[in-house]
Order: sequence, then structure tokens, then C-alpha cells
Amino acid sequence: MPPLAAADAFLVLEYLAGNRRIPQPVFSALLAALPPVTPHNSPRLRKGFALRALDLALLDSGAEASVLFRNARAVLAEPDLAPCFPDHLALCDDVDALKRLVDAEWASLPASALEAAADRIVGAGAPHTWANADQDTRRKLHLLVGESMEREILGKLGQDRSTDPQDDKVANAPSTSGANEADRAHQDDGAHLDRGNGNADHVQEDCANRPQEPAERTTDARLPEKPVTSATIKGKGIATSSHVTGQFAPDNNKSHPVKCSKPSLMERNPTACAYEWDESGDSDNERPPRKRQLPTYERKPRPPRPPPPFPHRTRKKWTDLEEKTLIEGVEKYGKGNWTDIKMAYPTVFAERSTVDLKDKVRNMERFH
DNA sequence: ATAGGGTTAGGG
DNA sequence: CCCTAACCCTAT
Repeated sequence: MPPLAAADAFLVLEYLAGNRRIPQPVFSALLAALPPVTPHNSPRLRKGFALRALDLALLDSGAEASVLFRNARAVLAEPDLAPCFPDHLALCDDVDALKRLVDAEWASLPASALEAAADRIVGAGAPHTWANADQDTRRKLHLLVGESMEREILGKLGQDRSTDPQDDKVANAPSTSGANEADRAHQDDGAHLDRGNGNADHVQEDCANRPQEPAERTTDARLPEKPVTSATIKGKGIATSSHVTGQFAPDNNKSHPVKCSKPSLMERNPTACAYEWDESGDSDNERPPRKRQLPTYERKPRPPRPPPPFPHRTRKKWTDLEEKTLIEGVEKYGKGNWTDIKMAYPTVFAERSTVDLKDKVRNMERFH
């Protein structure tokens, strides 16, 4: 497979950098694998990098608040990153408040080009895009969104699919922006977006929920003009914060942060063991004629397994910040959408599971 | 993934 | 010892 074009790599990375649900190790790996991108013309990309560095500093659940705070301050003070943050972050003097501000910064990231394109195709901009699409573009749009979504959009448009699009696009010739641009963003991988109309809903919702920041408050003057590669990033904050927190080894492909991701498949699983086929009994004719020689591993007698090291987590009282954030989350995302709520405030709820959130709300309802 | 019943730590 | 809140278990 040919390498991804630089422009496409940009679209992918710009979207993922600002998507907090993409864990840092995954993002780092992609960054290393894709062609270098230039962040200087994308506020979202720049800020995404900066916020990721800040998250790394703040999400070290093992560390004490004072340490977290110190690490976060170090990130905020990085000359290359500082311009990405609004001033009040650096002025913040306590870790909980800082976490809130960081969550707010994440929430206010501008939409990515991909999201904007999706929005033009199936979201708020869809009617306009579809109305202005010529026959050819319509066909592509149809492929992208699928049958039922197309009907829905055209329904909103107040026209039937059978209507010849040419008819209603009298004065639309010059409007190339919507569909074509969107199409550009999608043409390489249309199938992905096409796959589920449910996704389309998400995109819409994402866009709708994101209070667009009036204007980027950041000064770009001092941001690197040169392309950013994983190596560049490593030298600029992400790795810096990592060497402060000690969570990341310099090689972002090998070492993963303590929290926030499953162990890599490439890593040895200490609890795994190898079983061997007993060749004698069966004559499975699917097997190649020559016996496959499995490397002979001795089944090491496993030491008596000390059953789960943490039978019970140590009880942690809910803080004010957690409670308030939870209430806000329930108002915003609805009771029951615990995953969404947790994802929306990953720093605040770093040490709470979705079940914890649910239980807490139940408790608050029961006794208050 | 979520709801709801059950268990337990720990303060009064 | 009781009660509340945090946490666990299990069915759906």
C-alpha cells in the first residue's frame, strides 16, 4: 500500500490530535507512522499537541497533586507550547481548577477539517451541500452517506431523490465549496464514513456540542514552521513532560503510559501460557503433511497465584469537584450515558469508572 | 455498557 | 451497632 499522501495524513492527524478519546500511545504511533505534518496553519493541531502534553502531566494518577501541578506548570511554561494556552491557565494556582480549565480547553478545540467535511455532508451543512451538488457530486454523496441518510437529508431539503438535481440548481454553479471540498476530504476513504449512519449522528452532535471559540486566543508567532514528526514532538513538550513524569520512555512505540490504555499486544503477557497440540490422536487432514514443529516450551509450574492484588480498591471519598462535574455531566449528556460523561472529563474522572459514576449519582439521588 | 441488587469500610 | 457512601457482582 502506498504511503498516505501528506495532505491526507494531515487530515487524519488533525482530527485525532484533538480527539481526547485517542490515547497518547496510539496517537504517537500514528505520528511516527504517517508522513510529517505542518501544524503551523492548524490551530487545532497545534493546540491538540499542547493539550496532549498537558494531559500527560496531569493524568499521572500515581503522583501527588503537588507533583501533578508542578509538571503541568512546566508544560505550560514550555516556550513552544505556552502560546497555545490562554493566559488564565498559567495563572491557575490549584490542580483541580487547572484540570477543569484543561477540560474546557479540550472541549473548545475547533472542529477538525474532517469533522467539518462530515458536517457538510451529513450534518448541519448537508442541506446546503446537497442542494448545490451537481449530478455527479450527488452520486458521490450518495455513496458516502448511504440510502437512508440520503433520504433523510433530501427530506429536509424538501425534495425527492427522484428529482433531477440539475433542475434545482439553477444558480448554483459557482458554489464549489461544500461538496467538492468535502469530497476531497473523503474521496480516499469514503467507505469509512459511509459505513454507519450512526457515525454521522456523532459528527453532528460533536459539532453541535462544541462551542466554537470566537477566535483562537493563541499567538502562532513562535510556533515551529517546520513539519512536525514524532521526533519533533518528542522534543517539544510531550517528551519533556514525560521525562518529568517518568511515564514515557523516549521511544513512544515501546512504552505506554501507566493508565489509559490496554497493554500492547506486542508486550509479553505474564499470565499467558502456551498450550501444545497433542499430535498423536487426531488425523486432521487439513494439517500439512509434515508435522509442524512447535517450539517446545516447558510449562513452568506457575507459582501459587496470589489472587487479585487489589480485592478492593481503597475507598476514595468523592471530592467537590467530582460531584459538581458529575452533575454537570448528567445535565449535559443525560443520566445513563456514563461513558460519555467520563470521556468528557477524563482528568476529573481519571480514577472513577463508569460504574462509579452511576453509583455516585444513585447515591446522590437516594440521600439528597 | 448500564441497571440494580448486594457487600463492606468507616464515621458517628 | 447503625447508617451512609463507596465499591462489587451479575443479569440484561
